[in-house]
Amino acid sequence: MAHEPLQKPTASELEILRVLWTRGPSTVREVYEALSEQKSLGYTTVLKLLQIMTTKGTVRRNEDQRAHVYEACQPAAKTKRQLVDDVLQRVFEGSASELMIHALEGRPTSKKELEELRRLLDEYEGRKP
Amino acid sequence: MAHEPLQKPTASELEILRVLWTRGPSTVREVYEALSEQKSLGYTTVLKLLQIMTTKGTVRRNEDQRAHVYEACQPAAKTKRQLVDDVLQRVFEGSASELMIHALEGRPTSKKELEELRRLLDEYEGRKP
DNA sequence: TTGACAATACGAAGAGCTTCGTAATAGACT
DNA sequence: AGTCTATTACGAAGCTCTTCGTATTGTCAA
Repeated sequence: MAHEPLQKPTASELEILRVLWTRGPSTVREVYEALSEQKSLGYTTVLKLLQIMTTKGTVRRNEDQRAHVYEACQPAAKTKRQLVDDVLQRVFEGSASELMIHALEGRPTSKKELEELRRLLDEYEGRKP
Repeated sequence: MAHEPLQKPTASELEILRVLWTRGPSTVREVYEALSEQKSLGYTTVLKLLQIMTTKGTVRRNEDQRAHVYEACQPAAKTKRQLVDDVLQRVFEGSASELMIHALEGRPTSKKELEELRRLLDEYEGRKP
């Protein structure tokens, strides 16, 4: 048990992780209710998913209370990087600018967003001169 | 037959699409040989995949010759955008800068790449003032 | 202690993806 | 025509993911 998460989370697992990232450690019921606001699904479905994720090492749980409390094993940033890296390699051969082209294209990008992106680049440029 | 591709290509389908994008219209054998350089897989596996993709409307084929010639139905850019949009929504709630943060983080990004990114932003800024 | 309720554990069905073996078919060559 | 080879067609197995129903277990109150 408690392996490192070698593989990227599946679609449903990601939905659950996002709840855990925003809510912090949560019970099955809490995750279930958070997800219920977006889509319809059964309580035991969420339970089963969390159990599977536990064996995969994606989440860990505290069993002190009757209702176990789950939390993500990896910080959100690490998993997000893993997911974006996956697309980066599989679709864009590792080229960040190629990725960016297609991310901006076809979507209305606000001026604020563009400024934020520019600020990010400045930050990176400064970090490695 | 020949439906529009509503859903995003699977992992294997993407590998095939990438071959078709770079090679242009190709026979099963050509795709098979291109993929063989990266991984080991059977000829009929590629054939089957291409047949499935045909029914899905992901690719179309010319049957004039004995060896059918396959090509992607959608331009590469459109499919790539579809794939990056999917990640953008599922992981980053649509925020391009959030995506960018995690794309750059944890990878050595060359100065050249950063310049290219900056150029992209300039281009976009100019397009919508 | 027992009944009611809430939580967990478990099994299994159904769907989609990936892979390949086998059969059928078309074309080329003798 | 008959044989060989390359190609397509098809079915099915094995796998993962998703979903849920049912059984079991724990807790609290009356």
